[in-house]
Amino acid sequence: MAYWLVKSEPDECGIDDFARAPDEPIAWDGVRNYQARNFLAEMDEGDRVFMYHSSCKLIGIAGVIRVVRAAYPDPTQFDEQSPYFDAKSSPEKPRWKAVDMVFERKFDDVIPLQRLKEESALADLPLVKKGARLSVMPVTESQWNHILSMVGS
DNA sequence: GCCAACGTTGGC
DNA sequence: GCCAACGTTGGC
Repeated sequence: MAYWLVKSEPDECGIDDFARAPDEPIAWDGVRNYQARNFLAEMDEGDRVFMYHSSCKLIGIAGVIRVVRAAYPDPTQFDEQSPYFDAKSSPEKPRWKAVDMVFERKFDDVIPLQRLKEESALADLPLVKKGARLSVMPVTESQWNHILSMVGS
């Protein structure tokens, strides 16, 4: 099992959207960055994923979700009505991937970005680096445990 | 293959 | 809404 972190604007799809229907998988689609896509492709069923809320009032890690379906071609890339439509992609040669996730846990309090930045144990996490725009990133086991230990503290 | 221009991300 | 940082595009 591996650990990851994904960013999302909670207005679009946040931890509450997962919590609302805990057994209902939600497709994590619309990723249009190659580095992020490559990480998506590495995800396996059962992997745990921190859910990070960006561009909102309470910026930080809001909970945990879990991968229930490994990477498959992102359907939105073929949908002309979708904002994620990509004319250069085709079903024969799909360019973008999606995974399905389900709710696992919502933290009582969001762990603020500011606090994450204070932790030297997390210095290598791409999230806290200046100008980091990567929306899907790996988290090491020790980083994972460290962040979990910050919950409720 | 370089690099300027452009669009997007995302904290503040 | 500002703007720095970054990825992508496209002309050459």
